[in-house]
Amino acid sequence: MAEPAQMRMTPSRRAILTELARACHPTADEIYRRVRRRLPRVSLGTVYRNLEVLQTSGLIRTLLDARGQRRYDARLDDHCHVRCEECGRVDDVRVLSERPLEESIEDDHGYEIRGHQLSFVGVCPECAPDAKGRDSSIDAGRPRPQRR
Amino acid sequence: MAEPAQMRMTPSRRAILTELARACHPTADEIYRRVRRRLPRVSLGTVYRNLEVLQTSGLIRTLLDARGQRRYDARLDDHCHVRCEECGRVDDVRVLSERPLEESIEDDHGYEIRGHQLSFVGVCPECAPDAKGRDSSIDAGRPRPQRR
DNA sequence: CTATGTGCAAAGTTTTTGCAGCGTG
DNA sequence: CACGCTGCAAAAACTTTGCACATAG
Repeated sequence: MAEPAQMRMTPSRRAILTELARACHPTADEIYRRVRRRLPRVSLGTVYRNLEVLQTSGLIRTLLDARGQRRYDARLDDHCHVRCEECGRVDDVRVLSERPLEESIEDDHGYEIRGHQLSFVGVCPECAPDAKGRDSSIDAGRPRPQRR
Repeated sequence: MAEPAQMRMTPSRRAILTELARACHPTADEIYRRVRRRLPRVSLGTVYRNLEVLQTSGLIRTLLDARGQRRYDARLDDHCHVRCEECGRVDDVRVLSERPLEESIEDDHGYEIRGHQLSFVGVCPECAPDAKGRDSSIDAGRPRPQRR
């Protein structure tokens, strides 16, 4: 169940990676539907398992849309997002600006900005002691062991 | 189903608000368990419905922990969070510092910081046209109509 | 060959809803 | 006493898993 020592490049894996690069922050289900157009026998379970492996390997990142649904991102560099509260869509945002950030986002992306959120992700003192050897990944994160 | 014209202050509502102020970013289920200690007949559905009403009324905010689970926040002013990837806990963070942010968070809160995320929340151009008359609320957000 | 990956289907977790009765203002 | 709230139970939405078979390296 832990990440495999060696990751094989299978057809479904490749297809998922491809769609991930093509679509903009797709959900697991969006990837599933797209991948199935070429490989009709792929299952949703496989998509989820692959997304987990890919994230653990540091090849992709997980993020959360405004509703809490997971979305996946092929971009690995640090960058910001705008999340639509109505449809769940997530766009990348340029943070190079001389004007107030909110204002320039409204101009550049047409979003009506209602707020923002800056979160740091890490491990709290109580969970930290046993530095479990992970290190990559950011954002939303790793699969839930069990939801508590 | 839209927000009621008038919000009544019922015992469960009051209890939820109390626990919300007492606990630190509780999940719906945590609130539920706490409220039940005093009002054993309260149902989870009621908790969710109340949290929604309270958020819509601008009395509380919704946020997402590192796993995507919703948590609720009684603080209404803008502030930052640290989210533990292991246990899901969310703490408030002070952003007044002369040192690099990450570093000062590690010192002040004992977290091992693995990354951060800055997201803007709003309404995308495609959903915007019909400004649906909402305006309060920020962060994670409003109830999902249907998840798509 | 063998460890890793897969389809399928069932189960899990969190959140939403319908309904009939209850209670606040 | 009307409209909002509630408990209860069923359903929905998303994600995880067990298992037997398939396959990359």
